[in-house]
Amino acid sequence: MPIRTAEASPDPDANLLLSRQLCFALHSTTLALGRVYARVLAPLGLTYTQYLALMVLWETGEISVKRLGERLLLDSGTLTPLLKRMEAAGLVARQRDPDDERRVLVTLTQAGAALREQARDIPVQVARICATSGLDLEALKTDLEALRGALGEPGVAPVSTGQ
Amino acid sequence: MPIRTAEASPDPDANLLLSRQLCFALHSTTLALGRVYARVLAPLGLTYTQYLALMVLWETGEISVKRLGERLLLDSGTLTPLLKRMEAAGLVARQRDPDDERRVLVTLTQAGAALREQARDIPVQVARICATSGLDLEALKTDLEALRGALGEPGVAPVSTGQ
DNA sequence: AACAATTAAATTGTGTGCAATTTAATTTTG
DNA sequence: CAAAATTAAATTGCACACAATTTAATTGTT
Repeated sequence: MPIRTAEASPDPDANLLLSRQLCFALHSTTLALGRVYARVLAPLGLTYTQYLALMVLWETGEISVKRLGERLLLDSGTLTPLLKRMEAAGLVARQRDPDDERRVLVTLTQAGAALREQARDIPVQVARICATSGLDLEALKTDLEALRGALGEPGVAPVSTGQ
Repeated sequence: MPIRTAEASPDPDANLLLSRQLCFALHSTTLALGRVYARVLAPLGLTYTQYLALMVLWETGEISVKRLGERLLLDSGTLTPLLKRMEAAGLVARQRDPDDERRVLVTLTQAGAALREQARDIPVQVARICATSGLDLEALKTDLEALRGALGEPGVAPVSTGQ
């Protein structure tokens, strides 16, 4: 049963052309979007990942490092230093959960909560730039989420194809 | 003129929900694909970015750091240490261009060229996993390239909206 | 020819991202 | 209840990614 996809071709060498790689389109587009966010977030003193973490905190108030990682699909090796920097910047507080001393609860400070006002129009700013592509961005988001599901979560192999 | 996109909503707070962000779908999908590549490339001793660089070299033979950066949309701050690691691993050679001593030319070693054989089925392996999403991957790639175009290249502001 | 401007890499410093390991707390089991 | 297993963070070590700066070579301009 032949495989027909974006990355399969009768010519075996053609599969290794950079221009044929979905992975490169995805990778380079993410880097390009990261640069756009870096510009937009610079006035707020935030990095892109810090902004993602703040979005979760604005939504939930208090959250453990573990659950934050589940939301952002990141592990403690990434989050611990990130949160320490945000704590040093006065945006969040970190404290052990009295009910379970293994957990660390992250909460917003006044300054962290206040940043929400300044961030309110960032999605629109970025959406305006993305909109110049003329794409259906909602559909693109849905497709990316479907692909992400096929690729599997952190630490989990996506599919056992048997071979 | 109202803006109608994936990230605009009548409720200003809804725009800041993580689940509504195209950026997060893109970011997290890229990380997920990176983890898949890390598994597939581990037997070859390659990282994902090293694999991208090798694809360009397999295609072009010899290339300057500058042109490699144009192909991969990366700058020398990323490429110089990457290429040094690849040189230390015996995959590439780096030498000043005699015609223009500013340039550094990167070429494949025997070992680097030979890796192409082992890499030949990687696109198919990855495509097989991506195909379980049921998406039209070719169309997705085209859409991502269009979005990347709207976002602009490294060092270049994407659009001047005037305001 | 001399000097300014430009170009190509390299360097510096910061911030992710992740595998692997470690530490401490909690839960499960024998 | 005590030992084993599990869980949550933190830590360690490595590899990007990028802005900003520096260095050296080339091009251009008068």
